[in-house]
Amino acid sequence: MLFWKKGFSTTSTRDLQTVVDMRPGSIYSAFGSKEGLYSESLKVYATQLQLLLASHIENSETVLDGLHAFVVTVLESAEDGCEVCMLIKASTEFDHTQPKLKTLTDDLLQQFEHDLSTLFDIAQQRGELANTHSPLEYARLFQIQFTGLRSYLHRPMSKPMTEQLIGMMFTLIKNY
Amino acid sequence: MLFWKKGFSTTSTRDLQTVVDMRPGSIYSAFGSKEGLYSESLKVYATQLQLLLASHIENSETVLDGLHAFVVTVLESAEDGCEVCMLIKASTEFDHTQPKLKTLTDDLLQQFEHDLSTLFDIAQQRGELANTHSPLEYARLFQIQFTGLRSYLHRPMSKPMTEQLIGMMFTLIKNY
DNA sequence: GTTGTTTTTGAGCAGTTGTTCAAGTTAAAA
DNA sequence: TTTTAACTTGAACAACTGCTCAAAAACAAC
Repeated sequence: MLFWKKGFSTTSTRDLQTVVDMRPGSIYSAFGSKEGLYSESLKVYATQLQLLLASHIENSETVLDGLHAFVVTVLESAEDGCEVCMLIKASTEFDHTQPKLKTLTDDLLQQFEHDLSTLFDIAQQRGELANTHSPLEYARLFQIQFTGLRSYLHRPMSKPMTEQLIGMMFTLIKNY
Repeated sequence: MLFWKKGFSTTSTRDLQTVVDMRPGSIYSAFGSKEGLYSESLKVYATQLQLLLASHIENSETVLDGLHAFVVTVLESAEDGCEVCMLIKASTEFDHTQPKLKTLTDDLLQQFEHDLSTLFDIAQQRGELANTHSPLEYARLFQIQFTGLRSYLHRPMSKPMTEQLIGMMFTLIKNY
């Protein structure tokens, strides 16, 4: 999606018109505003991320394997301009001057953190992970690693390091 | 700086005029273009970050203490909208369609990574850190933690966790 | 086939964008 | 004081922004 690549305010309605193949009137009767269209995109993005994670968890023996596979998939399928999570991009773009979009972004991020927390809770119950820290703390650790990693892989010539850095990420989590 | 808060393309030249108190003609004769003014800002930012790091290293017993103090200072002095590093923001904003700014950003990030690498080399020589990984790998680890952490602290209600998360970051580095 | 309803179209508006440039101001040299 | 060079000003431009709305097209019910 174009909003993912370029963000909200640097994407023009003209660009959107061509990419969704609709004329202004249709867009505005369907979404109300550029903001409405963006909101919908962001929600769809968050849902798909959630589903992708869930499917990887289901198809894996352990929770940690599922998370690992999820991270690999996300990083490998990163198209140009979409290396960074759309939610993270959104959270750096919006402040109190755009309260609707800021609140929505914060809510979706919170939701994702909650999902992660649930997963780490299960992982602990299954004995995959130590009980030294709470599931929420593991969720925070995961997000910080994931965000930092994706940002780092945005640099030129960094692609070949992907595998090694993912390995590092999960070593850190397991030893935490 | 305004460019730090809002980024390059969402900052208008009118806003810049008021903030630097110059009229268009003066700005364009001094910097050539909006791009030129941004380039200069980014270079100044990178230099100041470099100096801040160097001063914290000098005033600390160990390299790791210096890095710790540096991180604390940066995170505590983060004004509204400036929670994320300007270099990181820049690296997510520019792509091959803005080659000048992209190249500049990549170069400055590379420079910072090199400085970090040098510091971790010294830390290893002093026996502060294990030799299990190369200085460059430690530098990468540091950047990923730092970037992820700053992004996470952008969320609402996260400020009280700052200290704990910095602690986590340096525990991870020391155990790596 | 005719009527009524919904959807789509694209020209156009009012405001903003980055940038230019002739005219005006200031400062230095002679 | 006069001449020359350098800098500053702000009006103006062309392109672009998010968005509206009357007219046209498509669809539905009878």
